[in-house]
Amino acid sequence: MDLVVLFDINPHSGVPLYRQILEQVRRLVSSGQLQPGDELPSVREVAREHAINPMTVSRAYSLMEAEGLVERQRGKPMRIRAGEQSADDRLEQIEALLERLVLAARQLDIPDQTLIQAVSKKLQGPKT
Amino acid sequence: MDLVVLFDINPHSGVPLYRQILEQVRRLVSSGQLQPGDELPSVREVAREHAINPMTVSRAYSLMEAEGLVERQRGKPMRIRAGEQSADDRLEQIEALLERLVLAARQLDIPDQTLIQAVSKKLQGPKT
Amino acid sequence: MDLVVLFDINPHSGVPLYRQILEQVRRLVSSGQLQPGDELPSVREVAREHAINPMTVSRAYSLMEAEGLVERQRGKPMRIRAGEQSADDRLEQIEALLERLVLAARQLDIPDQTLIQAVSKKLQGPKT
Amino acid sequence: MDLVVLFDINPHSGVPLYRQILEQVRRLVSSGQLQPGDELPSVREVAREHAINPMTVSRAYSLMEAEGLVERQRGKPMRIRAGEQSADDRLEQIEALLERLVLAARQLDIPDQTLIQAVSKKLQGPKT
DNA sequence: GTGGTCTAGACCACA
DNA sequence: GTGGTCTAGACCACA
Repeated sequence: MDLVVLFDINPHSGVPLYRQILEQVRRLVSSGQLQPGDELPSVREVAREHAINPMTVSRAYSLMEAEGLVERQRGKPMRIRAGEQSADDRLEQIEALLERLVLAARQLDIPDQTLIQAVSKKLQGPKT
Repeated sequence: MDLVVLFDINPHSGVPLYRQILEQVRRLVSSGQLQPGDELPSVREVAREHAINPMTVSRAYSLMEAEGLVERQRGKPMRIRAGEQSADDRLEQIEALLERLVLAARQLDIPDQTLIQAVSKKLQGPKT
Repeated sequence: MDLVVLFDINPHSGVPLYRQILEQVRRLVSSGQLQPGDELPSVREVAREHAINPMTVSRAYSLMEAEGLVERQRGKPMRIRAGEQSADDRLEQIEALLERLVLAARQLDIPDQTLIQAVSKKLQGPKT
Repeated sequence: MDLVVLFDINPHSGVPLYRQILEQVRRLVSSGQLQPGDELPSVREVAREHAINPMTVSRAYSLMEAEGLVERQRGKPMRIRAGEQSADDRLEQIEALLERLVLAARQLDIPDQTLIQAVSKKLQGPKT
């Protein structure tokens, strides 16, 4: 089985690393890209892969567990627990980002069409 | 005399308050909505308005001054110094937000059209 | 391991503490006494050493970062980024002090030779 | 009688305006350039001359009075009270500046000879 | 009224 | 251990 690089972690974004991990798992679960029973990569794997401290990954995983998103089994990889969400639930998860984007665009006086084109263009970018 | 509420500050966004202020002034200046010579609301005004600590506002203002964005005159309100930017420069300022939005949308498996519609809808929201 | 006391902080000089720190780092970097990659003492260390508030030190460090003088790595000490300057650049940095000194000497009617001797004498003082 | 422009005020030096005035009078008195009985320019004159707030000048004058440096007479200009000082007393007044200059020079790694030459050169500058 | 400086102290993120 | 963010509150300099 291939090692799927699940996370897109940006240490310079200002968003805490553990939150980046947490939010991405939430989203992958919401969309059904991570299904109940799916295994998460181990703390060490993620830490090595992204050159971050295992403690940081571990913390994200613990919070996911507390949220009921994943379940921990002694000596085994963590598994996804939660089920899928509706389309609306999913849009709600990017609500905050949408708001910030639109606020920024307005303050920059970027025309609506320009912004929409920029989003479209990004969507056609490399599907990493 | 109108009290213009310049800033849209969200204490729950995870973005530090002083950075929200700093980034918004940068954007308003970039777009020419704040012109050289324009006065910024006073530290105390902003603090009162948004129920945050004056020191937090002051910190944002100090960083703006270090950046050369505004100029200070003893005992008087701060004034905008820098001028306008090109359209491209402005789009670059929301690049990071765009990236995060598109990543989130993909991880949520939100169809491109749905995302674009969501952006459009937000743009038609209340022009605060 | 030696504890190098980098800073000479005088709480009675009228110069804000954070500016004293900021200016001293600038000078030590300009002269190459602090090299790129060198670590700065931690905020807490400096604060303890000089019995000042950590926030005050932190403020100086934040401004240095905004200036591109140092770089921050999460959870690690700050490191020097910028490189050395020319001899002329360095003299320029004490220009303001030179002006004030000469103005003061003239207003006190201190003869030129007396002032120069006083400077020489100070230079031979303890090389702290 | 000519209006002697007594003060050299620099609003960008970081030194509070009232302190600049206060210190300069102290020095002019110390050196005997202002003799007991000499009149000081009026608050309004100084304020107009340097485009600063009369309150600021007034404050400096009040502090001088509190110090016994000058005396106020209803409706008349302020007059110098204190007498002359010894050469050593005068050098002591620029002690703090000397210290700051020498500290700065060392941190900039400016050779002693270079600093002394810089001081000499400044001394030969325009005798404003 | 304006902005600036500093402290004390709480709590967060990361190694 | 490292740095960062924020608050509450005191007091200064200037218009």
